[in-house]
Amino acid sequence: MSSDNRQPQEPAAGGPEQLALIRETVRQAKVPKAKPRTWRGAALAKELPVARVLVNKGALHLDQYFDYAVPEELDADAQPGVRVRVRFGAGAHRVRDGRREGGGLIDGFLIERRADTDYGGALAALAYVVSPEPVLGPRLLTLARAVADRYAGSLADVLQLAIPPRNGRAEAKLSPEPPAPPAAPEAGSWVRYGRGAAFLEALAGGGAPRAVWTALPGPQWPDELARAVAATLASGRGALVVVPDGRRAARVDAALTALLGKGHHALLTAESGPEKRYGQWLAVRRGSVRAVVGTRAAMFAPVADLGLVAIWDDGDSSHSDENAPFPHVREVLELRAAHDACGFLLGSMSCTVEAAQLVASGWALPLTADREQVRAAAPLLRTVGDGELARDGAARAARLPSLAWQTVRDGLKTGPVLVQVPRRGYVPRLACERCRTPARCHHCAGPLEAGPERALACGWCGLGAPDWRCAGCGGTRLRASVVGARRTAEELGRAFPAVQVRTSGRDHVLDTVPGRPALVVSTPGAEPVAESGYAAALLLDGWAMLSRPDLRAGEDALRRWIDAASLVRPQSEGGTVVIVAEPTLRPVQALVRWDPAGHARRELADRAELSFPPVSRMASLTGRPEVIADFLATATLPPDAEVLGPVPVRTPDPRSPRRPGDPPVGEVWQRMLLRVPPGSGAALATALKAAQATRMARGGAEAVRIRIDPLDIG
DNA sequence: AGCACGCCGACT
DNA sequence: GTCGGCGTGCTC
Repeated sequence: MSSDNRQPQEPAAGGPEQLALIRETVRQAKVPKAKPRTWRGAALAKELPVARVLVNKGALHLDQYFDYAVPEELDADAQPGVRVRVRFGAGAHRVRDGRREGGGLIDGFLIERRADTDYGGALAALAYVVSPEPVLGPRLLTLARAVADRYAGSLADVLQLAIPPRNGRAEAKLSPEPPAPPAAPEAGSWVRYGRGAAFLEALAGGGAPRAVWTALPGPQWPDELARAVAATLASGRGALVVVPDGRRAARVDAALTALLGKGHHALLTAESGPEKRYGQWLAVRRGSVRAVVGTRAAMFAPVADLGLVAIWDDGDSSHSDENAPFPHVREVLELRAAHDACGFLLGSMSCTVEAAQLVASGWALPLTADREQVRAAAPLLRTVGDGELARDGAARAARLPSLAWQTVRDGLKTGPVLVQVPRRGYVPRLACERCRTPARCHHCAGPLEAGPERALACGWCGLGAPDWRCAGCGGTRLRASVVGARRTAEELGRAFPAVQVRTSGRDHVLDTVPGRPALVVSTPGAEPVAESGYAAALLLDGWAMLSRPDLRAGEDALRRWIDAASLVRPQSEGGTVVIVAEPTLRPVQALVRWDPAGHARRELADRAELSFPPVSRMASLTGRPEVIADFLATATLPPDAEVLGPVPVRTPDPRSPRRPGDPPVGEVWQRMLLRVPPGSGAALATALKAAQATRMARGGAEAVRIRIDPLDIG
């Protein structure tokens, strides 16, 4: 007897109620014990005749499994982890000519085989097993579920990111036997870091050390990463390295090949085609390749017996996936390190606030070099402030200070000179005209923006700020304009007519430049590596870099400066970097002292004080105003959740490429931020997921775009 | 999302 | 009586 009577108890007086009662009785009569029955009683597998299936269907179901019967002929192939196709949909029950009709065939993953079902109806049978390859192993399933929970997304969405599309030809190829583990490598240039050699030894000895590694400037980092991988392989375990882009993946790939030869590792990047990519992925899953180097999709790579997960340059925005539920490589690798009890290495020339937090909480140890090593590896750094520029009459006319001219002229005598100019579209946000402190809301500390009719308002909570006064110096005037840096660079080229000028940017990225004198003008992140290093670098328009509409503006600017300056020869070889920015600003000082970790520590302290991420956790909800309102009405948020906004979403620039999640052109959407204190992040994600599930189950409802840890929070 | 079911009004 | 509109809810 089922007690699953969800009808409210009403007197069965009229016709409709009577009918309902009859229906209810009929339903109860054909409801069931937990023995699987199928239509037409086809022959079923003798053992474990039920298959629990994750059906690949949109956000409709959030992590709900469906039970199917396993026909006898599929018994052998229908193993946990395989891809299956099943009939799903209202029509699946209709029987015509003795065959089930309707309900389209859709993809799914077989999660587990069971003896019985808790579904109170007759089971449909699996339509067929797509291939016997068990692509979804138990570890990957656990990881995907943890990521879905952490990001308030569906398991199906995560699996879409984690498992590449099938390719029959790649699957048919046999994967080779794995090579024997290599010998533990020498420490190499790891000896420059206090605990570097010990870290490698721990990996080689089967340990699981966790470290935040602040790399010294120079070209050694790919080799150092390769040695960490080799040490892990030597312990008989596998290793995974995730880098932001194909260029850097190629560098680590080359370093690994130089150290171990081919055969120990696979390169997993979007650049290789689908067949090759799936082939590589399969070789990893089948255990014939024990080490993986790749870009962000590789964060889920099913490396067998993981001993180390590593991420390079975690501040690069490529590490944040652009598809729902928007997982970040650093967070996913943290989850893997915790689940698999393996080593963790976060390396960067710079240091994010999140990395500093891993150290501050004691979860990871810092892996840093002492000041002497830093001085030996870093170039000479000099600053030119805006004020100085203003006093320097000749410089003002040319929009470049004389120190910069001098540095370029000297550098060109011995090698190439790098000129870093901000990318177009760096819209600076409002800041104090006098001291450049970003203008923030007094209520929630969100960034102030000039709204319609130039009225000052908060970009997070929408509160007006007519009486704004700088928190730093008491100033009342705001500034939001920059000098045209690109034009300045062009002028530089004209000033040195004998020298070749090369550019590297978004659409045309140079990988390397030769060691002879040349001016190399590049946007941040696109700087080519110079053979034997740049003689000098000019970092222009620091003000624009620091005024980006982003909480991470300071950290980001410092990262891009450090990345560029890392390509310059050490001071002992004459390497010089000139940055045009106010020398009193914190990121500028951190650059001059070459202390990215210290900068991140101070930022972390500030964020804690202001309840900013990552010390608090935030989520952003985006959607049509009605949808947002409905979502809020449905959700039961944790009691300590703070609701900021909603505010209208800025209509995306029609010239900029459309991204998934952008509102349709011409529609006004809203964005709302939710903030919870540390420790309530999981509760917030759970609440958001539950609310979304409830709304979707109600039917017809439109999904709200949920983004945990949004990157662009002003 | 499909797709069927059910309830209600307009027709032969 | 019976056809067909679309509002609601389920899909193993």
